[in-house]
Amino acid sequence: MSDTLIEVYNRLFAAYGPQQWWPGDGPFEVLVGAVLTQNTSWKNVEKAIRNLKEADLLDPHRLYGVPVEELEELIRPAGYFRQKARRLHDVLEYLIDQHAGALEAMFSTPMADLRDQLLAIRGIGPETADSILLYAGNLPSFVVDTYTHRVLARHGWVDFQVDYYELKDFMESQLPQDVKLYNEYHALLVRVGKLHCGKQPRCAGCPLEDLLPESGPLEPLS
DNA sequence: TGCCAGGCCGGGT
DNA sequence: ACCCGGCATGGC
Repeated sequence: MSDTLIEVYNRLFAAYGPQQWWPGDGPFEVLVGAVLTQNTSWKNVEKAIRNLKEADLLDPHRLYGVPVEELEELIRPAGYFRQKARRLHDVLEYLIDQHAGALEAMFSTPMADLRDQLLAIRGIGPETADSILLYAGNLPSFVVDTYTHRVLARHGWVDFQVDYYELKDFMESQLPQDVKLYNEYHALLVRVGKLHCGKQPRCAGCPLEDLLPESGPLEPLS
């Protein structure tokens, strides 16, 4: 038997329901969170965001006005705080210089162009760029992360060696281009990716098998 | 207690 | 084109 990615999605959604991503208030907070959560648990990011919110700094111009050393202290709980302070500052500089600090203007850029512009910023890699496009901009760019890779490879749907773009293309080529679907699917993969097995490539007797049966290559849609 | 978390960069092969 | 060490705090 062979499952389509849609069928897998439907089963995951039926089992776990909507995941309410991105947890955060508005696109700017999502943008900041996307940088802060790099290789970091969301729990830690929440504290950093709370600090920024309490200081009333969740605004592009105000945050850009904060000296980097001060920014470092505010986001310290999110880890890698020196790197991330610089990265945030670079993103803000781009946002302000290129789009007058207006996210609305930024997201009116054609998606492929915007993605390239984001990737040109130091500290924004493919996953962060896609997270910003999808979860802050509501643009249809599928987000791949370590869990996406882990779950799909573990169940034999893709090679363990696939790179980011192969995985992204794999998902996008078999799914309708739908923001809501991309949003929930990524969040569901993160949800189930956390459940079992840790970092092991395979998990004998994984209780997820009912939801994610090993099925070989997926049937392409239509 | 040690391992891991919603990556990315820069330098080395 | 890969491969690797570095980056850092907090939760389980």
